[in-house]
Amino acid sequence: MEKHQLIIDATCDLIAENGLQATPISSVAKEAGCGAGTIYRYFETKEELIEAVYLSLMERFTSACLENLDRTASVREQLNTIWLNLYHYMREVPRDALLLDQLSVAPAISAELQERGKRDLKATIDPIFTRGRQEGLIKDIPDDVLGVFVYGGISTLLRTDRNAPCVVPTVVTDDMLLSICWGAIEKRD
Amino acid sequence: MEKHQLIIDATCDLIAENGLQATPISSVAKEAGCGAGTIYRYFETKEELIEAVYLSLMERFTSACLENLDRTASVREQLNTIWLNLYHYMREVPRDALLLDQLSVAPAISAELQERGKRDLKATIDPIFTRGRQEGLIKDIPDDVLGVFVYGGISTLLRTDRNAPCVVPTVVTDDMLLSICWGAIEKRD
DNA sequence: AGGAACAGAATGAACGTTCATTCCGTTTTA
DNA sequence: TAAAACGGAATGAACGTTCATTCTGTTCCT
Repeated sequence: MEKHQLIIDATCDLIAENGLQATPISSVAKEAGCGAGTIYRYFETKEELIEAVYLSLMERFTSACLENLDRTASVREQLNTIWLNLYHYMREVPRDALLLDQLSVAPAISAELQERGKRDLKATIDPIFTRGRQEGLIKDIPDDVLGVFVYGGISTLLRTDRNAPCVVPTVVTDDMLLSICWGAIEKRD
Repeated sequence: MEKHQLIIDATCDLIAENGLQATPISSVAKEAGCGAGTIYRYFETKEELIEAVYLSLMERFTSACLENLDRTASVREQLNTIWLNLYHYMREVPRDALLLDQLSVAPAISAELQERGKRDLKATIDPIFTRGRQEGLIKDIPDDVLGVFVYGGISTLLRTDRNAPCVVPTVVTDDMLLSICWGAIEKRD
């Protein structure tokens, strides 16, 4: 594998396991099986490495959420697919969920970078919301608000469960989750 | 004011503004108007200071959420009060919202400390949920799941808005917020 | 005077980064 | 073809900086 990617992967693993502050370059080098200096052949600074890690994370995240998305299906089916993809991905790949928690408060991740990381996902989801609004399915509240609320609910749910494992993994079925998510955004008649 | 509290306050301000990693003891000392050594008269280590900061934050947070709570009112009214208190507090005191973001991924904050920080709030909210469930108002999904989902939605909404101010402050009315929150947990007939 | 509280300089460990050197595959030369 | 020369990737010890913590002399209070 490319050394460039090898270094990114090692950094992902270490940050997810130990946190950003407990991940010095020296340990990344050891995990990646190279010398510390080598890392600086691929990334000018540690900050730049962290940025690359973030973008690689958001790529995986985005493609996981959009997996098997049928863009000709109904709004309801499309959102179901995306939300369940999100839920399953964060449950099955806790490494990436932990990584996201760490990086979203890292000073190396600027607002612009965050925007770049989310762009592709937003570009797909926004039109679905817009259509749902037109079809009278969704509350008269901005898409961003509803989308972010649901995302925040799901991710916080899983984060809480990681910190104090108890309820979620066995108890919350896919149907329950969707009922919560839809309840939040659905227009009541 | 007590020097002890002065140091905690200074630390709150600096972590909220600059992040935990960019808040050395030396800057806390300067902000608190004392020498670095003095801080160690009150806190054995920096970690212990961070823990004290976290507990003071959760105290403010808890009492803000429970402000004006009428424990004889209906389930709906009580949850409305709590959720709006939460929403308004995080909007009006972004310092504490930022602080919470920083500390919730800090290695100094153990799972046990987190539990302690949330205990009082949970002790009040759980019975309300239980009653709501008995009254058939709330979905047959564990209280924790619903409560955390709503909390995560609100806090993520406001975090997103802080990063890229756009929609929330002017557009999301109290009524809208409650409609989203209740939709998420409410049992449909 | 005596002891507690305080300030800030001193200390040593840990970190990001640099750089002189080594290593290794390719090209050139004879 | 064999050996010499080359180039750049890789290395890890060393450097300078930053930080948490400790130490030491001073101030304040009683």
